[in-house]
Amino acid sequence: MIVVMKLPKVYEAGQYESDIYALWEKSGAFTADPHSTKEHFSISMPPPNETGTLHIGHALFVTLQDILARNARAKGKDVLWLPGTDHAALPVNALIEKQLTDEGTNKHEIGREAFLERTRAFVGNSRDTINTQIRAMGASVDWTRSRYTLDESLNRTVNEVFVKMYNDGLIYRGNRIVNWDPNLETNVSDDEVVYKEEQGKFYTFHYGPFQIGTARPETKFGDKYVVMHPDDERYAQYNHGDQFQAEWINGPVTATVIKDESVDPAFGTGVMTITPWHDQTDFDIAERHGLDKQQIIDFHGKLLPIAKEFAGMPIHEARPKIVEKLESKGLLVSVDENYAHNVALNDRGKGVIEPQIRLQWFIDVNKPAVDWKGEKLTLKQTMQRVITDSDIEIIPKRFEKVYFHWIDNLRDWCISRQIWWGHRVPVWYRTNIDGKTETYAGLQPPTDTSEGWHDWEQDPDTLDTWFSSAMWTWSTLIDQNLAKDPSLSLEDLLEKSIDFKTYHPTTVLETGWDILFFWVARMILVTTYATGQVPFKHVYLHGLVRTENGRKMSKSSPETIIDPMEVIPEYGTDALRLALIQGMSAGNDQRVGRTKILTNRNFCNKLWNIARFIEDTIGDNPDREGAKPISAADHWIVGKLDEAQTKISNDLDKYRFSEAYDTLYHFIWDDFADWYIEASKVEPNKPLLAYLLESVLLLTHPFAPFVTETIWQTLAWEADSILASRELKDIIDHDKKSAADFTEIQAIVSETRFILKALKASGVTLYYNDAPFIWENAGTIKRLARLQDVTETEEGTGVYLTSTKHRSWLDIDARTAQAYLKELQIKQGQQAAAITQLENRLGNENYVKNAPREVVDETKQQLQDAKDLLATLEQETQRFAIMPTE
RNA sequence: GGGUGAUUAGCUCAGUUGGCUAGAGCAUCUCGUUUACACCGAGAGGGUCGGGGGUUCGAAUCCCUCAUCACCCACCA
Repeated sequence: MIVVMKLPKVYEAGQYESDIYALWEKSGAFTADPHSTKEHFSISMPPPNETGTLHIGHALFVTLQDILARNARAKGKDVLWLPGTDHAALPVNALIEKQLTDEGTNKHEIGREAFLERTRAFVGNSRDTINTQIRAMGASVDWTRSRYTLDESLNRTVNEVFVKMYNDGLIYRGNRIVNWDPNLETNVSDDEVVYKEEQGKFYTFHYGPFQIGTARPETKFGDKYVVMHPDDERYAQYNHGDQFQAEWINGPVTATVIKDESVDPAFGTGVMTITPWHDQTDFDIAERHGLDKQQIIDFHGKLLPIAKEFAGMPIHEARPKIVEKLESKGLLVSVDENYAHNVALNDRGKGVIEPQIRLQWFIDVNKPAVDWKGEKLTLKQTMQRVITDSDIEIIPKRFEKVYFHWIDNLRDWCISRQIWWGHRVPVWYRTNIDGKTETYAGLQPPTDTSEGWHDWEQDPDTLDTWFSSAMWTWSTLIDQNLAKDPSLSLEDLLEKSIDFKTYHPTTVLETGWDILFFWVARMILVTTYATGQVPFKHVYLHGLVRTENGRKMSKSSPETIIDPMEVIPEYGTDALRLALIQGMSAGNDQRVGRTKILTNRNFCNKLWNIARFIEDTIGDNPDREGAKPISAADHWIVGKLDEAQTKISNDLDKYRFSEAYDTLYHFIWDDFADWYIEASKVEPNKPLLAYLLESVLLLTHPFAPFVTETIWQTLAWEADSILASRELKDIIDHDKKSAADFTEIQAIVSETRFILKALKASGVTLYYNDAPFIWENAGTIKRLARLQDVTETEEGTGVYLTSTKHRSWLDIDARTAQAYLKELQIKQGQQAAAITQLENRLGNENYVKNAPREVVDETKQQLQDAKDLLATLEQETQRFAIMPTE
């Protein structure tokens, strides 16, 4: 193992990290124990794409979750942090299809089985990469429970839930408008559509007696309805259902007038024609009035025979030609060249979305079918109730509003996809010779073979990845062996799986706000329905990591990307982790650059050198028994440790990562290193130093696991001891009054340093008279203030300290000291101003009457202190005035 | 069109239910190699908390309003 006899001067993270991780993994420190009597704590790691590589966003979530997990262990809990990977249906499918295209073939030619075979081989090769990289981040996950979204047990779960929903009438098959991507030849959910603003042309055409506007003339072949608002005065003469003849692209058509309130009279001419097959709004209008729907564009994005001479053309090619034809027929009224409109794109692959009507599987979000707290609720209502009832708390709270808004706009969820990579829809069909069709939903096809019926065939579609991801918190906890037993129901599986019983609901879900809808909301939807439990009690949403200039890191400009795998060897994982949480707050984006990582690398090095110093001071095999504070500094630092440990614990309980780290940082650097270690050089309290180092390592471990564990292993104070599986140490007894003495020493030291600095004096002696406190602490004061000496004497001249009541002065000659008069006067002015302010406050009788007593008492004390200080300052100034200037 | 967030030191940001003379890191300036660390130490300067109004004994914090920036949702033929 890591045996470094003497700690080198600089901490070189790269030398230790992989060994340290191997040590942890081998020790079983991260393996959860459902039989433990300890309190259980569980997190599901959002599964990264199996073909992905670690980026800064992964680094952030690993860091946050790892801090929570390690902190929970340090506080004596049994922790399950479950890792896994996602099959990432759409991107992987698209990638394989692209490979096939490049090879001059396609998925239909090679067939479904060969396609899946090939895909499995491909993902099998790349899955290890991401897991290795997650290890590099120090993730204390339970690898023995690692899951993959296409695991057999997870597939079983997905199918069970589908069938349950089908039987409850929550899943139905219907012809609806979907977001069709002609490139990938699949539909995608509403949330996967992104809009890009483009400058286009807006055409106005004559259409019978009307003028109609459109940005998409190529969809207009089948238009035979004109729609207007019922209250539009301009068209009052036309009645709903009136018919008229109009000359159109390919000759005359008979059109019908439809009155519908969805039309905005202020837009264009207030009249439009509709294309129900290729537009959601038009589809809705057609549904309301029972109108015909006709497909104009095929599923490859080309025009159908209805377009006559334009048939077979891709839309971008057909559009100008159609306009030309209409113009030649005298039907073109005008063209607006500067029409800004939004183009719908598939978020994955950026293919242009063409709305199409297709027969798809949907989840009905408005049907009361969920048993929740004794009520029958719809999926939508359940999703709302778990938040309003505080079964789930979203951090930061403002996202609850965003969440509710999303639910208000939520339509039925289309869960079928026309790709092959994924969980296949567990539905079978068969037809008979009369063309009748039967449908069956189940894990296996029915075995009966009736006369006159063809064999059962499975639906070719697969399920939306998010449908399976939605079960992630609990499908991963189902016993994999039990899941092989077909005689068990879903309820049985849950009831008999000890991990599910122990670790669900999970304690917290930590993820980015950008997948609140995709994932978080859908986990709530599916999990409450299927298990009767919420998936997690808390949701912590982090922000995006941006570049130092505040821009989004993007693949198109690689120079803006901070690649964790590049940073780690250079600065260490801990430095990256600390940089990611410093100044980060929930739900807000943050900027991270090299300087921030560098700063935190320095912090790790600081910790390293603290350990070096302590090891040098107390020796290789130190006496660690009976550590107790003796000096004022000892009491003070134990008190500070106590404060820091308590505050960090409270902050982490509330997911205030940044504040917890800030407290830790300043405790270690300012209090422990700059004050305590310096003070301890006078007379080291060896057992206490050992205790403090151990406590500090344990306290820091969740934030910076590698450097702390490396130090601990190098110290080798205990055989086979691993920091990662140890609990925080109890704070030993300490005395507040002694601790206060040290703050008095700090005041004396600080003032002395300030004076010496201001006067550029060195080699100065501090004299005191009738001041036993200074006598007792002379050594410490001398060392910390870098004085020549601290000596008792008769009254003398020099610069008197004003920050302490213990009578003492610096032996500085009058002429040099004269320069300090200015500083004294400034201080005097400040105190006078403070006194005025405090007196005004206390003079306000409403303040004294209304403010809490402790606040008022505090103010009184402040006033008294300020007055005392001012008196001292005045006395000093006075003395300076009469001091001979030589 | 609807909504959310941000605006605090030169830069990047904290600031929990209103309550110390508003904080940190980086940067700047001065001094310093003192046997843990120059990936260091000591000290300093720097903010009317975006503008305006209100509530309150008291506001960076709560309310109203305006401005600028960012983002989310919906999507218009």
